[in-house]
Amino acid sequence: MGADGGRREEILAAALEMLAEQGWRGTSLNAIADRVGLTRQGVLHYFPSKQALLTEILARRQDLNREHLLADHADKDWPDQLAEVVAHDHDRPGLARAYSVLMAESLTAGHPAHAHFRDHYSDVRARMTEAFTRRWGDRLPSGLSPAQAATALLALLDGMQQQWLLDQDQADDHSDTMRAALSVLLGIPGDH
Amino acid sequence: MGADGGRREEILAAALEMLAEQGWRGTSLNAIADRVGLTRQGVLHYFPSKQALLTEILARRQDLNREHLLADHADKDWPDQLAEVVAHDHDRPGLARAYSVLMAESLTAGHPAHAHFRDHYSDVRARMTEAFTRRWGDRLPSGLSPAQAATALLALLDGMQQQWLLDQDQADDHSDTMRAALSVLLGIPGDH
DNA sequence: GTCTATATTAGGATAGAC
DNA sequence: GTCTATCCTAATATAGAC
Repeated sequence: MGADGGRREEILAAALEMLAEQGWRGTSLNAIADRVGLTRQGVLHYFPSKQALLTEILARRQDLNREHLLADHADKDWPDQLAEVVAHDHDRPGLARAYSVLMAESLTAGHPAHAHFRDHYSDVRARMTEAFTRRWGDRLPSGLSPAQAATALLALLDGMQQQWLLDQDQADDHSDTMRAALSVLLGIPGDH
Repeated sequence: MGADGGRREEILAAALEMLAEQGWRGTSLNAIADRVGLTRQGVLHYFPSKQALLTEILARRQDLNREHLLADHADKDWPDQLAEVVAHDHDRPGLARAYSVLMAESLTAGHPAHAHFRDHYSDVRARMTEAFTRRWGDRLPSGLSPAQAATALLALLDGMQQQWLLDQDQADDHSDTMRAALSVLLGIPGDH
C-alpha cells in the first residue's frame, strides 16, 4: 500500500461521517466525493460501487460496534465496564451516531447492512450471556437470567442512545441514568 | 366526506404498510400507488406531495405511538400495564414495525418525522415521569428516580423491539424477557 | 377522479481522454 | 488517479386530456 492508500482512508472516513448524519440511503456518492474534494467518478476509482464502500466500512470498523467492549473485557468490574462504554461513546460521538443510525436503518427490508447487524447482535448477545454465566451462574443478582440480562442490557444501550440522538437537549443526565438503570438491571449496587 | 373518502384511507393504509417494510425514504409513490391500484399521479390527486402524505399519517395515527398506553392508563397495575403494551404490539405487528422503523429513520438529519418523534418522546417521558411520581414519590422501589425510570423503560421497549425486528428467529422469548426486565427496572415483583 | 405525457432532478455506474 | 462525457434508471412533481 503506497502513499495513496491515504485517499482510500479519506474516502472511508468521509463516508462514515456522512452516514452518521444522513444514514446510508440518505448519503450519495456525490456528497461523499464533495467532502474529499473529488467527483463521484473519482470515488468510484477506489471503490467499484457504493455497496462495496459500505461493505468495507462494516468489515473494518470493529469500533463501530461498541458492544465489543462489553463482551471482550467481561472480567472487569461491571460499573467500570459500563463507564468505559459510555466514555467510549462520549469520546467518539461520530462513531456512536454512525452505529446507531446504521443499525436503525438496517431494520428495513433489503438493507445492505441488515445481515451484518443481525449477526453482530447474535454474537454479542451470546458472548455477554456467557460472561454473565461465568460470573453469576444461571441467575444474576437482579433475578434475570444471563440471556435476559444480555438482551435487556443491549436494548437499554441502544434505546437510550437513540433517545439522546433524537433530542440532545434532554434535561436529565444521560450517563447517570444509564449507569443507574444498568446497576438495577444487573442487581449490583450503584451510587445513586 | 362522501363515498370517496375511502380512497384516501386506502392510500394512507397502504403507505403505512410500505413504510413499515422499507422505511419512508425507501418507499416511493409508485410503490404506494401500485398497492392501491393507481398510478402515482392518481395518488398525488389526494395528497399534494409525498411529504404531505407522511404528515397526515403522523397527525392521525395516534396508535402509531404505542406508548400512549403507558402514559394514559398509568393508574393500572404495572404488570398488567406492560402486558397490555406487549399484547398491543403483538396484535398489530405492522403498526409496531412502522413505529420502530420510522422512529429509527427519523434519527438522521433533516428527516421529515424528526420533530414529531422528538416531541412525542419528550411528551411521553414527561407523562410517565408524572405517573411514576404520583404512584411512588421520588424513588421507585428499584431505587431509580421517576425520570430515570421513564427514560430507561422507553429505551428498553424500543431497543428490544428493534432487536426483535432485526432477527425474528431469536431463540429466547421476547415478551418474557421484556416483562422480567421491566419488573426489575421498576423494582416490583415479577413471576420469573 | 384518473390517466398520459412530460419536466426536472438526482442517483449510480461505465468508457475513455488526459 | 482523476476528470469529462454519457447512459440508465428512478424519483417527485406538473399540465392537461378524458
